Amino acid sequence: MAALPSDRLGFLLSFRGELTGARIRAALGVAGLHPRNAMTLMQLAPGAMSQRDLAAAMEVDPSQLVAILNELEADGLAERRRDPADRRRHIVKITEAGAAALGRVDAAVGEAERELFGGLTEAEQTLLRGLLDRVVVNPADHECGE
Amino acid sequence: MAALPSDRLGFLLSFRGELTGARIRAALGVAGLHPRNAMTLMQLAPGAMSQRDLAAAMEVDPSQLVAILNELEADGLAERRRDPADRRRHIVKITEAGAAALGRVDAAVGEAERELFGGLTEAEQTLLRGLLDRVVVNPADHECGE
DNA sequence: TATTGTTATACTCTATAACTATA
DNA sequence: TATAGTTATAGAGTATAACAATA
Repeated sequence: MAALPSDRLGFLLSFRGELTGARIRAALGVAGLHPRNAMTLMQLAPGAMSQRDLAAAMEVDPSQLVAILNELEADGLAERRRDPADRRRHIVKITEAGAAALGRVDAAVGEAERELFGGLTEAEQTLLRGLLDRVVVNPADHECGE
Repeated sequence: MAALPSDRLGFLLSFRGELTGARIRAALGVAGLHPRNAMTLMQLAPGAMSQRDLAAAMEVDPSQLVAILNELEADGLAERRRDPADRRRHIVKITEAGAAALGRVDAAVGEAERELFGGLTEAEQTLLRGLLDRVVVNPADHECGE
């Protein structure tokens, strides 16, 4: 379902968000990476962390993260090593090659944003950011029927 | 992946759009309908049309629409009848029960929008709509490699 | 031969629970 | 007994191609 069925603001935001996400994912894949793998590199960029904390930060199930890290490690973009202090834990760290790939990804995302928001002035982009920040305060309430 | 990995505007729009979509889908399901079935009723509300045209309007594959219409028809919310002028065609029409269900759906979506955008003034909502309308002009270019 | 709707198939994504090794 | 990571399984969603009826 890709066509707007009404002129409601909620639909407009949802559909434009979807299109924007598609464009961003295309940019994330520029280095030959699966978009979610590129997202994982982004999360790892500030510093190493345990696999569990990484899953929490990304809000994905730990079991999903396993496949992502297997691929990143096979490509030499990230590495897992046992935490000597607690040998159950894996410390996940981005590699130099991973940082280089992330640099290319970041450039592609920047280019995508210039395309997406190039029609807006800097002031308008700031305005849009401010308005979006004030939308959707408690989204999860209706997912699980709280 | 539900957590923002950067403060980029593209990510913000994509993620807020995702959350908004989730809230809207919850509202669409209020009448016991699958969200995409409710969307289909919305498309049918203005008037009957052929199954092919309906698929085109919704931008879904005709084969996906089959299952949707089977369910809507089983629930008595829409009906298919052969086009006498071209017996290959099905004319799809919303029923009275379908229109009633759609009324409940519409009320729920309105309530969802009041929650989502209640923090914004009417003027701000209009502003947001205007800004969103000027984003993402040619989204498909990067999906299929044009 | 082309078109409309349908069916069948396969592939991705996601959610869940069971399993191991360590604590 | 609880926790970190892993594996296996099943479900939803989607994309594609083959098919029957009609033009």
